[in-house]
Amino acid sequence: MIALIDCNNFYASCERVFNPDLNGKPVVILSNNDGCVIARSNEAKPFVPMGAPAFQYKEVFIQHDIKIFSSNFALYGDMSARVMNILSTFSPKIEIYSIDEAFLQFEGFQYTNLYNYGLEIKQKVQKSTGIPISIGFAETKALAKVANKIAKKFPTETKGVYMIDSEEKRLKALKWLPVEDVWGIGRKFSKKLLKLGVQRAFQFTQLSDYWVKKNMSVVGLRLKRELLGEPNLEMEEPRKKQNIATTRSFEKDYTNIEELKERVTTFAVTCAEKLRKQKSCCNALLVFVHTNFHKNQHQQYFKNIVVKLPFPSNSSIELARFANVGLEKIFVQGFHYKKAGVIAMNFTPEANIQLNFFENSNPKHKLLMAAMDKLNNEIGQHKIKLASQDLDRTWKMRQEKRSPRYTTKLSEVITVNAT
DNA sequence: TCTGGGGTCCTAGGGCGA
DNA sequence: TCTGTCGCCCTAGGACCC
Repeated sequence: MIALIDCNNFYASCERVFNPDLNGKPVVILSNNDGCVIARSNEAKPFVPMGAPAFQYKEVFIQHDIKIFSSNFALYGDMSARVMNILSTFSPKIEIYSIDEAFLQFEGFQYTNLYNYGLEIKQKVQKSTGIPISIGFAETKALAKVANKIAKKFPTETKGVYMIDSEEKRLKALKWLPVEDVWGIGRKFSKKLLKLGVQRAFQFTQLSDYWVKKNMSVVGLRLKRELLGEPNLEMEEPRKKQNIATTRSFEKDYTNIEELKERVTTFAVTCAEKLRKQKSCCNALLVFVHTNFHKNQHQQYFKNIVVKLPFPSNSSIELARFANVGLEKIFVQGFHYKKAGVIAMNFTPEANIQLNFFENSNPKHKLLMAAMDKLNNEIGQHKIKLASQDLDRTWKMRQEKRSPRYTTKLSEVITVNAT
């Protein structure tokens, strides 16, 4: 049996843990720059769609007294780690699928009443972290996802735990689930399927393998088999990332290359730090710039370039240098730039670098970077910077409504007033 | 004024050597 | 020497996830 554990309205629940006044009230969380809505509490869902631009919904927020928060990823990341930590005590095999979801595998649990075990897990997580979760059990990952949806949709009947453990339940679940809600069937495919008259997950499983493979590739075929109850998706071990991206929209349009250079340098430095954390070096960088595609009155420009490095590197200095070489090649004067990014690609393990005959990473950088990382760890993230970065940090992400970092920043720990 | 960010996997198609 | 075919590798683009 596999269980999918999913935190209910995770970001909103994290905010509620430290602010219980929010319980029962509509809450939304905004993306970086307070751009769009990226999470909603159940109470907010009828009024605000996912991804809604915040500025267009100002009236709605006021009208329904919706509480708004800027995203606070330091808090969510830390709360997630706490939840995952507890989950890992219930089964030796855990796959952390995302910030708020994990698969647990239960092998050799045939003498355990898994439904009761699920209730126990739920209670433990709720009590220890304050985060409510839902649990779906089934023989395959895709069916566990379906079971989880049922647990979430019918909390009173299921008590937040549902198990697909018979053919009858499997069929009933699939005949209930709209095809667009199936894990792995996104907007494009569901549109195609609906056109064909396929409305429920069950009908999807009745399509021929030929049709599914032809139209949805082997990914679709694997999904179909999973829904039929045949495991096709293994539990996955944690892997090192294959790409590392740092991209941002800017708070204002940039027209001058110097400003962009500073931002691209900072993005490259962040990528380098992430690379060093997973002990990898990259062999190429992709740099892109983008105008604001919402502003029709301005001429649009989107360009990216892959800069191949002459040697594998994870030095902030070298990555910043190469990223700027790329930027200079794609920058065109006269556009209003709204977004840029740096993506590190083609990794090799740090310990496994083949020396190049002509040019190699500067060996001094390794020591320098280790010192920088150590200092930044001790005195606070991004305190030590390259001179080419904006030392005064004149740019600032709009985060007008961010809650305190209760669990990761000593100066922001919750205070209790005894009166 | 104001519209996110960070990933993965798969396929098609082109270049290239055997 | 020329041409066709096959397989491998790479890349761009499209789909998906949270």
